[in-house]
Order: sequence, then C-alpha cells, then structure tokens
Amino acid sequence: MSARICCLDLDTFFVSVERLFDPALIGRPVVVGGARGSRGVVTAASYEVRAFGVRSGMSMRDASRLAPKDAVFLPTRHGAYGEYSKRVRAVLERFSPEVRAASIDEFYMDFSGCERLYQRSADETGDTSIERAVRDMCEAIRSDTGLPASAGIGGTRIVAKIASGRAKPAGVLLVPVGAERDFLLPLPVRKFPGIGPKAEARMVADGIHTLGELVRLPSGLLRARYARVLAVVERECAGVSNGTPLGAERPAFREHDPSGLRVGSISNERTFFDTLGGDQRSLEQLLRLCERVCFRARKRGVRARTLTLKLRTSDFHTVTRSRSVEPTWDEASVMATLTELFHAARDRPLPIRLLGVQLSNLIADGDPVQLALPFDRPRPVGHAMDKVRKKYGYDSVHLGGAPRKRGGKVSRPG
DNA sequence: TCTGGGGTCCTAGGACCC
DNA sequence: TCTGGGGTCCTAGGACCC
Repeated sequence: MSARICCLDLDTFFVSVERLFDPALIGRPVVVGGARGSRGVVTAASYEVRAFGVRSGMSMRDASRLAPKDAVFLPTRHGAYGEYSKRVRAVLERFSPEVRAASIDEFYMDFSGCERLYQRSADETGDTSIERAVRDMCEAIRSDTGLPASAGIGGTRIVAKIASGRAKPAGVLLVPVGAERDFLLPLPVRKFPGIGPKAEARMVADGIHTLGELVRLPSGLLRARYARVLAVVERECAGVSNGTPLGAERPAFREHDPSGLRVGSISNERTFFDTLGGDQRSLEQLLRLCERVCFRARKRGVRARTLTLKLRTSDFHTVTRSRSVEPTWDEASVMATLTELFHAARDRPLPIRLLGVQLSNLIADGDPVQLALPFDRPRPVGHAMDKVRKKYGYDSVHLGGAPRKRGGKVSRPG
C-alpha cells in the first residue's frame, strides 16, 4: 500500500492574500498583525521578513525592532482570509472526495481509491501517481486563487503534516510507507504535533532532544514519564493511523454539524490597553463581549449550555468561572449569569487586564422558541438587533450601557 | 518572549445516580 | 448501615495549535 494521506498547507497564508489585494507587496518584507509598534502579536510574516528573525506569535514590539525599515505592517483582515480559504477548499474537492479543514489554512485529504484516476504521465517525471496528483493540485490552487501552497504525503495525518512543513515553500514531499521511522526519528521533539514549548522544555531537561532519543529511552522512570507521547510516536513510526485516517473536522471549520451536537465553542476576549479600574467599566465591557458572542451564536444557529467568564488581573493571574444554563443566545440572560460570575471571580482588588466570554457546550438551534421558565424567558431582542446590523453594520446598534464606539479611552483594539 | 485572540482537547476532583 | 464501583455531568485549569 502506498502513502495516501495528504496535508495541504497554504504558505504564509495571510501575507499571500494581502499580496493578491496589493501586488506591490510581492517580494517585500510583510508583517500581518497590526501597525508597527502596536500592542499585540504577529499573525503572519513573509519569508522576506523572517530572514530578519520575525516569526508569527512574536510580540509586535519585537517584530518592529527586528524588521527592516522598508517592512510593511498590515492589520489582520479576518473576513477576507475566510473567503479565500473556501475557494481553496473548492479546488481540493476536485481532486479528492475526502477533504477536512483543520484550520483556515490547513487541509487533509484522503486519496485512497483515487490511484487509478491519477495514473497518467507518472513515468515522465518519475513521480508516483499520487505525488503527481498533489503537484497538479497545488498548481491548480495557484492558477485558480493565486495562492502558493505546500503539501506533505504520508500514510498517516501526522506524518503528512510534518512532511508538509518540510516541503515549504511551495513544495511537495512524500514519505513512502515503511520510511516513517527514518523520517521521524532524527527530528527535534518540538516538530511532533502535540509537543509544545512546555513538553519540549521538560524533555530537554531530561536530555532528550530528538524523537529518536525519546524512542530509545531505556525502560525505567524516564520512559514511564513519557509513556503517553511515546505510544503516539511509536505508532506513527509504524505508519499506523489513529482512528479514522483524516480525523474529525475541527468544529469551527465545519459548514454545519450533522449531529446537531457539540459544535465547538464561541469566544471573544479583549486585553485592555489601560487596565480597567472600577467594576462598572468592566461590566460595560462585559456586555459588549456578550453582545458579540450572542450575535455570532445566532448567526451560526446555536445556543450555549455553558457560559464562561475569563478574567485576568494586572499581575497576569487568570481565572475562569463557568456555569451551565438553559441553552441560550440571549444577551440579557447571558449577561445576567456573567455578572454573577464576575462578582464571584473578583476576589482580588487588582485592576483588570483582560476580560473574556465563552459560549460552549453548543447545541444546534432546532426550536425557534426555546421553552424556558416563565420568569426566565429569553428576550430575543437580539434578532431585532441582528436585522439592524445586517443593514447598517455591527456597531450601528448596541444594548444600553455598552459603549458605542471601539477604542477611545477605555480600550484600544489589539 | 513582559506575553493577542480564536479555538480544541485533556485531566482531575466532586456531585449525583444507579 | 457501611462499602463499592461505574457512569455522567459540571467546573477549573492548562497545554497546544494556528
């Protein structure tokens, strides 16, 4: 059997989309995430600016220091990227019946059973049939959307994903079935999905730097400590998939959820440029966050069974408080619960740096009128606001008490 | 690395029920 | 009356990913 799982990753996706809008950006150092020197972090960095050490996730302050004088700093345009992501997906669906979105710029495909479809002119280049098909697919993405993409092919998702990372930029890398071990073991542990900064630090402290060193640990306490991750690495080395080959689609990237249950979560949080002093100010901001998540829940056709408040004080201490409720997308009832949670969580008098609201345990909004206790009837004023917003924009209407404009003295966007 | 914002998934303890 | 275990839900926190 040959490798048949493909991971397709769009190269510096946000930067590439910005270059479609403004071709003058091609070949220039580009940072997406905000203005030079602003608060926040880099969401995407072009290869030209990576050469200076700028990386996504880095604070904008550091990026501003490292980037050359002629670097272009752009704000993130969330709406535009989603649109291009859909267009890419449409191309992928022409090549494989099985496409899963793992994020806005990352997709998995299963080419099982497609072999015969792609047996054409393979011998001309020496490519295997699937590798050739994937190259054609990347070319189709380029010609249809203008976006560069890289792809990895392997027997499992994890191998395909790591391979796609090594194929960048704009390349294709195939790891033949049986070659997984030789491919994986020399890699630094951090390259393996699921091993993040914390786990890496622990491993390095134990003298483990590569997957090979991890796998070759002698039996004993150290090996026992990493038993869980070891099992996954060994499984990948053997080329065995975990569960279904493509895994589940990330709920946030599903068009709709056929099961009608557990369609992920919706959250909105905000770090305040000037920390919030009085509780009144905080509650006004909280109402704004409630409005936004409820707006999004109605748009997605879901109600939340669990409401969570997140609160971070100026000393960077973070607490969350959550409560399960009757399924709701109603601002007033969400705000009532969150106000209680806020007072319960407000144990230290320090100024507030961040507030967040999360709706989770979401259920599809089957019934247009959700029955509730008479004294706790949802007041779906939200639907009326949705209509106004559709016509005049999100900020054309807000609930009383919420500040009308973004920015100003209280907060500043990201 | 003086630290954004959107997510997912996992763990662990306690409540509660059978 | 005491003990026990399994299953499930709720809540809090943390790691990780893009």
